[in-house]
Amino acid sequence: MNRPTRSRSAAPAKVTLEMVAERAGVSPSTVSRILNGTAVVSPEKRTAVDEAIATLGFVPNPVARGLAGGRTFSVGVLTQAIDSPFYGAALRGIEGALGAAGYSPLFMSGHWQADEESRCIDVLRSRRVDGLIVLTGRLSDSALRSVARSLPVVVTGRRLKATNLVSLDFDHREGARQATQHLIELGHRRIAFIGGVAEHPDAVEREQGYRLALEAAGVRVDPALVVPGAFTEHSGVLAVERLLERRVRFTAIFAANDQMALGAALALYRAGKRVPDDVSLVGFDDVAGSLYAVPPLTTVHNPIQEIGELAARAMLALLAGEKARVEVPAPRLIVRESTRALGA
Amino acid sequence: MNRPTRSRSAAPAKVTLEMVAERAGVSPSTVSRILNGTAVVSPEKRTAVDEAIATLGFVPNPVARGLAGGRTFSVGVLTQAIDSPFYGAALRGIEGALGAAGYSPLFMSGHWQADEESRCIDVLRSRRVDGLIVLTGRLSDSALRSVARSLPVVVTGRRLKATNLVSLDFDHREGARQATQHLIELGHRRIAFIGGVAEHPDAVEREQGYRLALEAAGVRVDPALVVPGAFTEHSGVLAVERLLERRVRFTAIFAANDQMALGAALALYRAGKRVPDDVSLVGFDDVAGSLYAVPPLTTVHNPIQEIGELAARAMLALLAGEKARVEVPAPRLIVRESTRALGA
DNA sequence: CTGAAAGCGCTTACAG
DNA sequence: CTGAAAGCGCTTACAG
Repeated sequence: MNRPTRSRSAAPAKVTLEMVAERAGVSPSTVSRILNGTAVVSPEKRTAVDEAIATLGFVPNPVARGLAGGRTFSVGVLTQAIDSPFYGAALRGIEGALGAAGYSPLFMSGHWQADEESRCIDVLRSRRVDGLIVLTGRLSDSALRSVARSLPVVVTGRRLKATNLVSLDFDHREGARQATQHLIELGHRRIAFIGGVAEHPDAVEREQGYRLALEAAGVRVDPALVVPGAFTEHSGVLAVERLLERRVRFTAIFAANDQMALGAALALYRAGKRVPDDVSLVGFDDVAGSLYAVPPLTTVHNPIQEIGELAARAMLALLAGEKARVEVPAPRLIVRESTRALGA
Repeated sequence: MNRPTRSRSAAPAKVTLEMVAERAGVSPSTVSRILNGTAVVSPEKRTAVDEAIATLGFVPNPVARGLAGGRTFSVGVLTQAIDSPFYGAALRGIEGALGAAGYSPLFMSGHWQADEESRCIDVLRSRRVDGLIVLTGRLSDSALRSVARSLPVVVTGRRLKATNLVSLDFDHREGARQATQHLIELGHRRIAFIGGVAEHPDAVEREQGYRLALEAAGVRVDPALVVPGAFTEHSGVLAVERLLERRVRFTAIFAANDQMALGAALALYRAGKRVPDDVSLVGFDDVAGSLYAVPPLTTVHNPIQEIGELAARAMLALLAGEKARVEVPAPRLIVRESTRALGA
């Protein structure tokens, strides 16, 4: 063991609740109650305690609070990849909202694997987080419901009803419908679709939106135009290469996310096809890089940072025992420079 | 207070160290010592305890460990922006290395402001983290030294000697020198430089590298070619616009980071200048998006995920009371498609 | 090598 | 409205 030598010269001597109590001439219980707003306290004692806290510079020890009170003022956040341009924005929203309320997020990455996600939840639980925010992921609905039996849960990316659980669902289908319709309105009929990870609910809904828009416009869905992807830039490159190899004719591409759209743009560039002159391109999510792509990418805005904030606020509400009602913003298309009217 | 109703139907009943002790027929002290490897224990007791732990499914409560032992098995990570494409990779490296050792990272974003960074450190400290990893930032060396007097510190982006502190410094100057020299070797002489945040050490070093390479080649540094930036895509756009407005002649641009290079690429595109046909472009960092830019960006690889891992390992070493010796990889240029020989 | 005991810094029934 | 006391689940000197 490395002995904690504690040359307390720099760090402030730890001041405890007991010291505050003594200085204020009250019992520790009273100080605790004032801190937690747990009971009504006479004004005199309250000011005495407030003053003692201020002059002593007392900061409650969350570790002790956690042990004694069963609340750690931390909430677990199960993300899929902490370094994702997409989830990053959500984490930022969560960090801000939670921090403002004195809660700390504990981030873990599940890497899109249900078993890893379960392990993360175990760790988070052993850390005694007060609640759990799950950013999409592959866990089953019932697994989530079961977690919610012992821990408040907020989950994004699905519609799920359960006690002690709030779900925030963004309308991916509608977003994808808008994206596809935009291309149709520009005169495109041969619109390729690059799909996302097959089992992923977002991917499924986005493909539905694509089909919906085509059908509504009376355009037959040509299976040859639908190619699989994996939500990565590289998979976007491969998808376009496949389309090109097969000599499928298309004048536009709708990719199920921006990362794949960016990959598609590169593959088109390599093939000597210009965006939007030869091929119009639409993505989904509106990640930070899309605005600075060459050309700037037309895409569906996914308010992921806001969703992170909403998720955090919903969690705070659950923890306060309030009913959390959340309204997720509707998707909207951002038309930039990667799309153009056919033949224009 | 929201009463913890504890319908423990789903969650496993909490099993404590005491229960393990009882089942194994030893004292809690012994169980604790086995868990921590704190003392030599007879083989029989050890197996008895191991078995009890296994059958009971005991998981030590880190909160209690934190209170009693003064160690929380968590380390604070002061990043500047959790949603940064750049820091994201470092966080991933940290998460992996720490997690493998049973430690949890506590991430906070300082947003490039010394006062916010200080506040983050206060919060992290109040959370009783066992150590602190600081990813660059604006804190003064002495502030960091002072923190290190009471908490092990690992800091990236500077060279700093102090007890209880390890610094990992990447050679930005050399990287920038290589980038600039690459352009020189391609025949470029009129090489613009887009700088980073002025007070930022990385920015300073990268500019030094630029100047060094030019001087070594006997090329005069034309002040008109050096424009300020702020490490954001938008600032890259502005920088090129400024260059263009001033009618400064240049055949290549070296941007102090990839994000600015990407912004520069967009501004050039808007101005009808093609990369690399009309202007060669080099960035710095090799963030994920650079590989999929159109055209793929030539840049200096910054092994930021690896640096995150190294930082975490150094922290683990400090916590174990070992001497941490770390070797940061040298920078290396990645030539892609945004640079071309002058006149070719 | 191993226990009994005290203690980490709070919270919370339990009694006034 | 407010205290005294027990307890949260561990660790760690202190004694064998």
